[in-house]
Amino acid sequence: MAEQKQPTSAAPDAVLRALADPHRRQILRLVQHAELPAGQIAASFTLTQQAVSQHIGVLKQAGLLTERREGTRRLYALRHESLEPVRELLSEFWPDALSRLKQAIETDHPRPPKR
Amino acid sequence: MAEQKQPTSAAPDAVLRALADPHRRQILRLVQHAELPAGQIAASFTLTQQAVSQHIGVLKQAGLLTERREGTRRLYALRHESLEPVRELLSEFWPDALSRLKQAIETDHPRPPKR
DNA sequence: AGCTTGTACAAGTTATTGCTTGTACATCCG
DNA sequence: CGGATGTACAAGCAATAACTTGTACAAGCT
Repeated sequence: MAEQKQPTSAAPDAVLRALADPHRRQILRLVQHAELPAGQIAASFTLTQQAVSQHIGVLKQAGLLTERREGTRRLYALRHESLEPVRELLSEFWPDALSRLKQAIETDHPRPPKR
Repeated sequence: MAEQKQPTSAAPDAVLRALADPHRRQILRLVQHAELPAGQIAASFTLTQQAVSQHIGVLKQAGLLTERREGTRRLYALRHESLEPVRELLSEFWPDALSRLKQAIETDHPRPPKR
């Protein structure tokens, strides 16, 4: 019964804390559709390159980002599955939202018909 | 153009930060279906009453709790609508069917590509 | 009126966060 | 090779968070 090494969706804490910062959410917006090198991400902010690098570190550690090295650059992208804990949280506290989300999201898991 | 007084769903920051704590999530679980007095909430934790009161304060300020006074007690309950910002966040980043479809369409009709 | 109960407010402490500046590396390029 | 570029690591600092203990205060009970 060892823990699975893959950080599939560990503690919601890290994810939620990571998301609770506007800068970091902005980073996620930037990389949600395509990979971007750290420098280009940093260029979007008035923060220093290092500060942005630290934010990236937080996001990465929360499992929200994938990192790929290409030459001297590091390319980051949103790791969508890592939002699973948030979805779970939401569906735990907002059953209405569960229904809504199911309609929108869970196309692959058609629940047994109402009756 | 005054602000609307109702704290419908202010900054996602406060909500997310409030949610990023296990104790506070536990509180929300306790009051998600029925009102509970502060003391009864506090009784569920090893923390001091004051610590729990402070957590309640954070949740309340984030708009996640309603408070109702009854005699000497204060009854709290989850304010479900306040999770709206989280839902928005999720739908912004979650690659649900709709987004995928949209992405696919955009990919098939590429807007100004790389160059 | 006093005692007891339910709860918040206040101040102090320690750990954590978000930032800054400074520096160390790799990798590419001439 | 040596310099420029892209990026992370390191240390320091001020602000904030999560507690603790102590206290105030409003409501109810006898």
